[in-house]
Amino acid sequence: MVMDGSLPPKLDSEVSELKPETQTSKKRKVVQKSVVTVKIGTNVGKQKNEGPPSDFWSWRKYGQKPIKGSPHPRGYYRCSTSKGCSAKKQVERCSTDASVLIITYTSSHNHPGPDITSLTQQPKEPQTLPITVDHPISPKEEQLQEQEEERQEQPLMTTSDVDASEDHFHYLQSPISSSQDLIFVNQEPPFTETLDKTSDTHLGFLLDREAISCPHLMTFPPVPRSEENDFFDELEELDTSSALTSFMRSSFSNERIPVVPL
DNA sequence: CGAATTTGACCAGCGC
DNA sequence: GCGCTGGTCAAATTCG
Repeated sequence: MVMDGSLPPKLDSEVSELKPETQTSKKRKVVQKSVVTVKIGTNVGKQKNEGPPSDFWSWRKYGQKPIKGSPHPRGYYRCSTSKGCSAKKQVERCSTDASVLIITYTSSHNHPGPDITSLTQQPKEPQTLPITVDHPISPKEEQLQEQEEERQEQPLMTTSDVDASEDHFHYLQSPISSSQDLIFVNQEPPFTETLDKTSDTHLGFLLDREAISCPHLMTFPPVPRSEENDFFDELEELDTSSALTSFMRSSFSNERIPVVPL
């Protein structure tokens, strides 16, 4: 394959850089990760749940493994949009709720996304998606968060849940089957306690996000569509102009977007 | 025919 | 030091 050439031994190279304050390890240690929980609705048939088409990037599956404690296997995807891109993502289903997809983004894209970026022209390029996380996530902390979430098994708790965290983003895996299926997305915060103080700074858009986290509002307010979702699924890659734009707006810039509070 | 997906094996970190 | 689990690679298979 070609991967060997791009990524030498492992992700050590990146890790070493991203590694904030770590100390020993190279693998399985500190890597920029962003966990996004996607609640899928009725159509939890078995098509796009595994997630490849969750965003506008092209992902190529390179592995799958059964995970302990989870009845569902975890899929490993690598960004195929660009050859040298080291962006990766893991897609797994919540052990307790099959309708909940847990997508973990690792590393960031080292290339601009598809032309859709120009469509949105967001000041803040979302090319790094959640990975934009500036603060290094402590592996332990993160793990805890992850486990906690699964334990609570209430990923649907949007407003309240959201309120509890500070750094989680909300990503609309828009094209994911049907937007109507998409209930909500939650980002794993590096810390949950410190938020009490640090969140003070983000309090601003934090509130905004609260609104965004509302499942109802998440249904792409800017674009009044219901049946559109149907074929939107098919056009997710073709006719991304309008749909994607709206999606991008609500998902990426959502941090500040005044999500029509109805 | 080419690209993408699937599946099993191998490697390395982490916990006990 | 050993065993377990997660993550990646690579060959084979399937689909477009």
